[in-house]
Amino acid sequence: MKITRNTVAKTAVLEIFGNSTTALSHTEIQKQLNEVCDRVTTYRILDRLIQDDIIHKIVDLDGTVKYAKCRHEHRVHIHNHAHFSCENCHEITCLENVKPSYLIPHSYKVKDINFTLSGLCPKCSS
Amino acid sequence: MKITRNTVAKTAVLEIFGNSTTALSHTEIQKQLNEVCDRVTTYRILDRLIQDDIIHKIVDLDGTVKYAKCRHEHRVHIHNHAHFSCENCHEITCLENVKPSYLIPHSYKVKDINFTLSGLCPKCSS
DNA sequence: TATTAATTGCAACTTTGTTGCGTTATATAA
DNA sequence: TTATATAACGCAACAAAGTTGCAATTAATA
Ligand SMILES: [Zn+2]
Ligand SMILES: [Zn+2]
Ligand SMILES: [Zn+2]
Ligand SMILES: [Zn+2]
Repeated sequence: MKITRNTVAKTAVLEIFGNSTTALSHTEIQKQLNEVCDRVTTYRILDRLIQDDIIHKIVDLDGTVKYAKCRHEHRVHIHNHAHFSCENCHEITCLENVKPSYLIPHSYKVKDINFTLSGLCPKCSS
Repeated sequence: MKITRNTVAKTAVLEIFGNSTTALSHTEIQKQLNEVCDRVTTYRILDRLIQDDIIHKIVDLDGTVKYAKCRHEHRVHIHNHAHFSCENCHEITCLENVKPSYLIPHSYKVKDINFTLSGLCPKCSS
């Protein structure tokens, strides 16, 4: 594996994630970066952060791609957690503790699950 | 609502869905159509078929958009069913009978669920 | 401070999907 | 069968999202 370096742009991206409680799209990040770097660079930084397990990629119900910080609680990286997509504010939040149970024919070999709930988030339903 | 007409292109698209057991992307459908109509027309036909509840749209884990026939079994249209995405052959199949159960904080108002399992399909795991 | 490779900017390109508009074809009624 | 209204179509143009190649820059470390 390549050694990843700490650059001005990468630090700026990490700070943006640090200030956000919801998932962010490339476009949203790019706007917040405010000319710090080229959009291609932002794509590459996001790729590196995913490889380093610092963020994860989420595909929203409408196909929109977003990114969110990974939480490595209890020294265990929780993969495959559920997400909530608000139909009103369009924010995506990680639901680290929601784990669906299900039954599927044995002929399918399940390796990964993707569970996204949609509706109104706490902020929008009150 | 508008009245939808039966056209040559629409009939061709329906036949393609009739011959497929898995979900199809716009590009795959367009190839199979073999010059029957313009790609814009195919997009519009797919939109109409969705509005008429004849097909449904599926967003794969990687963001790829596909379409699959709706099965109206028992006179009831099963919405929100699960899907299986094969990491090997990249086929998406509807899992009409897989229904996840889960627990989520009451502060979220869930209206819709999206459940996609991935791994190896029966064909690819044998 | 010098070196090496990771990172960046920029231009160009691809893929996917949308929109406007003049033309064509379908369904229905005379 | 023919006339008519409008759904559907083709085409060109556009937009958003993401990728690639390459030369220039910069971070890490020796
Ligand atoms: Zn909301
Ligand atoms: Zn998450
Ligand atoms: Zn398969
Ligand atoms: Zn389905």
